[in-house]
Amino acid sequence: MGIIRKTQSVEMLLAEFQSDTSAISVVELVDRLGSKLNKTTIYRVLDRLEDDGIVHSFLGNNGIKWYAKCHGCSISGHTDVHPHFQCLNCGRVDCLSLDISIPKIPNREVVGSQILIQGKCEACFG
Amino acid sequence: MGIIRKTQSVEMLLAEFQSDTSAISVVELVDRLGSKLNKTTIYRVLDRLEDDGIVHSFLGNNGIKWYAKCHGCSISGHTDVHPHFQCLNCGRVDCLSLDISIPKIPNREVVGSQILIQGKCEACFG
DNA sequence: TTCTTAATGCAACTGAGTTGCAAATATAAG
DNA sequence: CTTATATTTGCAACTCAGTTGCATTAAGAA
Repeated sequence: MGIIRKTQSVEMLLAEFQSDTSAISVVELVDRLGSKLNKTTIYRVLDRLEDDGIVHSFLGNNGIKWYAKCHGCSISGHTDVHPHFQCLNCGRVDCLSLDISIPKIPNREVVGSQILIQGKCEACFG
Repeated sequence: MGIIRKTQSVEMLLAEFQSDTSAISVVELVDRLGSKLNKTTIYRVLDRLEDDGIVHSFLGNNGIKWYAKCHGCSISGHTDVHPHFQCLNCGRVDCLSLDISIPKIPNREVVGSQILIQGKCEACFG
């Protein structure tokens, strides 16, 4: 379905992704915007933003949902697929513009993949 | 810490992994054994089995925890790391003995990775 | 067999994510 | 600008995986 109306909720959520280059967990978003926006609204707007190819979601270390801006995706499909990196020290999550190829697997059809790399981020590594 | 005592709960859980070559979700295990074992016990025994390198855990499509037998791991560490495959049709999850190499990433230290490949399994593909 | 400590059951809780419905609001039509 | 309509929001209550504290049970060593 996707975004149909440019509401204040949509603007506020988009603003978060504008100012933040890393991925943001839903928990964090509820924490940041929870006083202004209802939790349910946050979940629903994110759903619509994802349907529209504006953000993409994935699961972090503990199964919590994270969102990050898309680059080059549209309502017709998410073409910007890539691995994500979660820092085990500070928890930060980033998108990696890295191409990890999944080999063909006999007798199975590969449709997609979720790759989460864990370690120390740029800030915690130095 | 790991397993110290060979209790009935441990035996029952091990039996499930003996007869099942694929991975098993905690939800499924609670479903199978919930009438004989308390849910809390199931979670705790699985924790200990994992500490001992007998099973390993990972997250499936929806953030639910899955467990599968280890091959060659011990209490000193999980050496048997590999990608997992979840069938989007039937939900089945398998371990893949496949080596997907994660490249070095500048300014970051890579410690581990979680790779979940999605598609159609052997049974659903044919 | 007894004793100690680990393991279990239970009940209540936590926290992410969802649902149904009434009220609010964006947008198109007049 | 005003009205009509369908989308969006807030709220409250719920679902469900996973956890916690504590009293009870049962391994297994002495």
